[in-house]
Amino acid sequence: MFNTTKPQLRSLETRDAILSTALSLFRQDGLDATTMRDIADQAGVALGAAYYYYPSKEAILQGYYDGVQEQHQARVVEALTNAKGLNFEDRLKLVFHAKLDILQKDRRILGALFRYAGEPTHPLSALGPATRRNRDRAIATFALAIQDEKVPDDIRGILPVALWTAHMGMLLYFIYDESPEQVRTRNLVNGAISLFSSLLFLVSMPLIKPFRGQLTSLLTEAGLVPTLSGKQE
Amino acid sequence: MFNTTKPQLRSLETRDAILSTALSLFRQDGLDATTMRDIADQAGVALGAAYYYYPSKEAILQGYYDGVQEQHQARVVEALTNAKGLNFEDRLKLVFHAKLDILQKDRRILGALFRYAGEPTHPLSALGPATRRNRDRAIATFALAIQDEKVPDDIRGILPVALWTAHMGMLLYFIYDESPEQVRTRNLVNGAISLFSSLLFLVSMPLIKPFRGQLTSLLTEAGLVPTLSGKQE
DNA sequence: GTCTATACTGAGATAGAC
DNA sequence: GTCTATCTCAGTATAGAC
Repeated sequence: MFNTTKPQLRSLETRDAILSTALSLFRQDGLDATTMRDIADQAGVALGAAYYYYPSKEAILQGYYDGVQEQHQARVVEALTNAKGLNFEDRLKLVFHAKLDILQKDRRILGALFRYAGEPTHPLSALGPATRRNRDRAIATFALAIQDEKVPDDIRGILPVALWTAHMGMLLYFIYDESPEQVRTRNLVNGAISLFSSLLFLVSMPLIKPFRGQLTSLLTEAGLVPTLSGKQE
Repeated sequence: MFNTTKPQLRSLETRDAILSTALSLFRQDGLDATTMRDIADQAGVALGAAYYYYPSKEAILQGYYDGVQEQHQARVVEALTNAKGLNFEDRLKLVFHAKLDILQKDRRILGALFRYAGEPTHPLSALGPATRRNRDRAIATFALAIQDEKVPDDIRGILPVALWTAHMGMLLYFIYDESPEQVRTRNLVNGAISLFSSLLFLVSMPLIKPFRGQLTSLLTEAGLVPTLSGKQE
């Protein structure tokens, strides 16, 4: 109980050396081709030291994942406050492109993260309960882009999750995109957001309005969208 | 060139024993918990024999994947010819539910297949070039459901891929769905298809029509949809 | 061509000394 | 906090029986 030891400077350095060495090896050789021994060697520590800081290779990946999330939110907050005058469309583009900017050099690592998407119980499953915190944060980041926009309440409840889902799709496309600097992804994002923005007027039309109830109840019953009073799933 | 040896009966039996043993172990213990040694033991053959037929555990998975595809197509073809009078909505539901029926007991195995989705070069990547054949076949199966429907040509070119994509999303939801017999997935599918069907009239409206060009060119430029003359990607 | 038996390699992870 | 030694086990390689 009296162990108030704060992390030592030395130790933080080691930790960081291991993480950054690992990431640079992942980028260079891929996740699987990089062994914990490689990481330890390159970082100048023994294998045991690497495991002291990161109990597994996946834990290193986890560390990376969290960092990306944090960066994205910070960038979006900053950009949105620095550019108050942006319209809906441009705000959306900003959020999507910010994510791509951060991940531009890490498409291989990103691909490895998708590995756990089909395993609900895995701690790194992008859709599972273990990453709930991170995911909610990401969804909240998308909510930032639309908060000042006047859209009907039922749509407002759906949009952040919908945007997050679209963004996951974008990441998949991005991973497979071999065009120079991944321009194709950039173009797809711009085109999709433009189209989406210009179609958004539809939801307020008398012709469409009746269908909105169906959509929201469908998504709510599926647990895909948060209810006003509680948690989903 | 004169090696016309046809596969021996005995050998086919062994091959099949290994596959079915493997699948039953996968279902029971999960993919990772099942080792090639387990499979060989349970099938009553030596480790080397298992590797003789299936060069890796992934190859077994591949075999399963192909089989599912084949079953789905067969069921859909049969059901559609046996029930000529079905309307658009019911035809769609049939195709989606047929897939779920086949996979009902194999959600864990299915999850494992998603593992390679983020690795474009992997032979089992569901979105990669190596599985192109299988994917095209799956998309063609969806095209069957809409072939007799009168929809505008530009939309007809998009629909099969769009449906296939939606179906991938459904599978993800399915994997995470812990409701009894996965009723939630069934309900979501029904609701989504109903809503979609009743909204389809929109595409022919003068208000919407102008946007169709934008959508098709966006998707075509992204390589997400086949062009009339050649291959995408 | 089909299969057994056995030994080897390499990598993730851990134990315990310092 | 860090290192060395060691464990485990999947996957590979191979030699040879039939």
